[in-house]
Amino acid sequence: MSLRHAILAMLDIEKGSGYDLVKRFDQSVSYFWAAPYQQIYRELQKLEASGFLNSVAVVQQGKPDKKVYDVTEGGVNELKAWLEKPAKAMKIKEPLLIKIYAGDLADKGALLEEIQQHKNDHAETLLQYKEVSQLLSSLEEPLRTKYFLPHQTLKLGIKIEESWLEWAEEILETLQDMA
Amino acid sequence: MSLRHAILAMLDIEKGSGYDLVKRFDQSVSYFWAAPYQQIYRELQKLEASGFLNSVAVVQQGKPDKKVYDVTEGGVNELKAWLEKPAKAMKIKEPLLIKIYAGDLADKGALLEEIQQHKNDHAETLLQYKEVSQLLSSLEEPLRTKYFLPHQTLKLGIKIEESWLEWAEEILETLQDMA
DNA sequence: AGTCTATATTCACCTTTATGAATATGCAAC
DNA sequence: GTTGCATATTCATAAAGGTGAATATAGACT
Repeated sequence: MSLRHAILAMLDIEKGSGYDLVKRFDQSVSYFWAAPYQQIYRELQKLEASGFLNSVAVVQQGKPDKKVYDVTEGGVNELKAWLEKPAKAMKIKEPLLIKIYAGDLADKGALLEEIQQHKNDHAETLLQYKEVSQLLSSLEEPLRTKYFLPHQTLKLGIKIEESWLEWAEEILETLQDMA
Repeated sequence: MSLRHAILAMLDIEKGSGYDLVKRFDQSVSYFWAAPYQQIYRELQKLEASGFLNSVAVVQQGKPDKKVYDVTEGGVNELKAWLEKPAKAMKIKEPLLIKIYAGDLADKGALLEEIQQHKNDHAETLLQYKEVSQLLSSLEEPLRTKYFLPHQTLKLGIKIEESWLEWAEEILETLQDMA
């Protein structure tokens, strides 16, 4: 289970509410560890129950109340212990590739359209990552140092999205030539 | 659930036993849909129970008996129906990036070593994919056409592994410069 | 007043995945 | 002869993930 450790790492860098975390996930972590908001809230509850997080209810003006979570000493230890264990290899789940794999049974036009649609989505994601990356590059100290390592992770996301787009262009061309 | 459809697609291209499928997964599909062998055997049982696969017991000499699975007409229809539904977006789970994200709490030397270890693993995977890719390129007709689309999927795997290696080299250099 | 959007969180159910353990055949090596 | 490896398959259980539904505050727009 690594979601809990991703959450601990994020809150260790900067505390926040579940809602904050969901937004932060979207901006970078979701690339290497996507999680629906329900799962994030669920893990926050579990982490608090385990004593790895504390929460403080914060009353806001113009907005509903929120619960701000912060990592406890136990939480930091848990994270450190996890960091010492070897990480498992990357896992990718890409249903579109199953479709292409089985493409002989599919409608070619529909397949091309869907690849194009996915390509557009990836292009948008890439743009978003690049914006965040630029923002992180332009930070002043000490924030720049604080976000240095998260920034490095984002760079892999950018490279992979670029690969995806490159590949999509090639396969679209190849498939169009065949038709 | 896409594993069942990956299996249907693979068996539609060429029938085989669970053991055969496990090996074929390793060679290409595992890149975009990894599954432990137990899960593949379990899905085969479920697919047969649903009438999407037939199995024939084959007695072998010098080896244990095996069950060879083949896709039924119902299985082909199931796969075709799935192909018409829009595919979900790619999901990546990369625990190593969580470690890098949280790297301020980690031992720098151990982190560098672990990145290096992962890099070696990815390099090996890349080599394996390239070998399979070359094999697919060198096929004669009609096999070449039969495996054309699976070959396209492998190409994304190769690109992503290359991106990963490129990124690993950059981050290793950056982190070593800092130390 | 009614609808829409953003903020903010929770619960319940079901599916999928992860992992360890177990069993069996037959060849080769020591 | 038993240790190890490749082949071949099954089962059980626990953890993690996916998805729909629900609830609430409050500003903005019609």
